[in-house]
Amino acid sequence: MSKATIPQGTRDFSAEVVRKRNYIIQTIKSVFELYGFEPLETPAMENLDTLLGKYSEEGDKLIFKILNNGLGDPKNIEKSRAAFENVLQGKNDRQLTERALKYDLTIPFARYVAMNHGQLTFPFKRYQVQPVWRADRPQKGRYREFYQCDADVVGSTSLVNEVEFALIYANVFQQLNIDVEIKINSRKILTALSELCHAKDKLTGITVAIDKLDKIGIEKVEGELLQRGLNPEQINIIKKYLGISGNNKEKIKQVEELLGHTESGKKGIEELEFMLNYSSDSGLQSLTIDFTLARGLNYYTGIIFEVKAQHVQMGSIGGGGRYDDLTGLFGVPDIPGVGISFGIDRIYDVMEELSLFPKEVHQGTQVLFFNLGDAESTKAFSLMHELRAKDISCELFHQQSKFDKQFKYAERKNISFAALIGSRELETNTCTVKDLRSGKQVSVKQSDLAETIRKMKPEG
RNA sequence: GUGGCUGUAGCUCAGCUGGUUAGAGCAUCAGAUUGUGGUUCUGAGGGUCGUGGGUUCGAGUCCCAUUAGCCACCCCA
Repeated sequence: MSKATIPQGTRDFSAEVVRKRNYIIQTIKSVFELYGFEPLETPAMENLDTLLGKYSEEGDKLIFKILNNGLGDPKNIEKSRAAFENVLQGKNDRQLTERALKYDLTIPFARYVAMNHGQLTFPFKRYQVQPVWRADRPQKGRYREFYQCDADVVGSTSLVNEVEFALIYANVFQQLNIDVEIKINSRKILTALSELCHAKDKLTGITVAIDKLDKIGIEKVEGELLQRGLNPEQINIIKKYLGISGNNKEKIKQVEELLGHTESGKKGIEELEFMLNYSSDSGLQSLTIDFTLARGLNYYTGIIFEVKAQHVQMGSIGGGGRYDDLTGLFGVPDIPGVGISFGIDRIYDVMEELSLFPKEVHQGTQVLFFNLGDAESTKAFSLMHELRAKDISCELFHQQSKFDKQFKYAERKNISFAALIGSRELETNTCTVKDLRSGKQVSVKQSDLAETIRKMKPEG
């Protein structure tokens, strides 16, 4: 009856897309493992209380809430009605909803750490790749269901962790063949800036405005700062700060002059210098200090990261930073941490745009056996058994058809080889193997089939 | 949550200031071709023009409502 549809902002992923996405995800996961991180998965849904109030007022509105069951049960109906009245007034009511789809991976992780801090070995290093849901209105590159890909270390204040994350970024993007710039800054520098302006209370506002710089330009940032209650004198200081340029060394020198005399300024500079020293010792070249980097989220307290792809017009494809207190909201204080995130959808788009996916990524079945009759298929069946035992994926065309059809099927499934066993081959115990990309074909003994295919296999 | 744009064949889209039977390319199917695909040629099928209402002698075309998608803002990945 009704037309088949999927919910707004969600997507089906076809075979080719899944394979390409898996290629990205596998690369990232293997690098995480290489650096000693362990996987964690948490449920699709959390208790609503776990999520509410953890983001922002806006964030709360964007949480997908799950309706309780049994609301229409006669013995509940009065309560349900009362609860609904509450909801209409913008409140939440446990009677109506007490569970919600997770909104990000960080808060569920914090909940997990708070629940299990007695059992965990600290520093605890975990990575997590799972879908999250937001009731946002979808638009370009923005979905209601999307994957986040996070790694965090909690229970350690050592800056070595930050260096490791920079190395992880470099390692992953090098493997994916994406040219990137890894930008760093310290929130302590931004704190120092707000102190210098005598506007410590406006730190968040300053951060949010600066964060928009590369998107809206300096004039509009000024406008926003003005709107957020800063006077021209203060804005001047900020403009001076944003004007800092040169290479890493020159930038540090300039920022030192501007706010090296403040306590947090000094600390921030130390953090950045530590990272530069350590990472150059590890052979990492692409780290760039960017004082205009701010990051929207205001729980960051130390080093912050952002990764930008070169040669394409695209927002950041990764970001993260240090936070002081992950689990305090769940009653377990003093667990600091640092984490990063990969934007899988954007990485996918970048790789698609620059044609960076290896050709062999989209390959399922390697060999298609043509169906040329019953006796022929029976032979094909026993050969398939042998190939599969040797880890060569293969399938038999489902019915006897014209060559045309069978070839087209193979072509569409991106199958590399056609194996033909017809009456001639049956008599001579041979098999005709055709490489569908080059068009070359050979006749081989059936017993040599697996070996032949392995040799003809172009890559890997 | 606020604003803008768009809904015509499976897909991408034409369709003029309203006018007879709504088109093209690609895809599909059949044939040229009963052991050789990706090229070519011939033919065929496929549409209550998103849905509901209105204006009109007449609506794919104009108006209103509704719904879905896209894009932008807010915010964010």
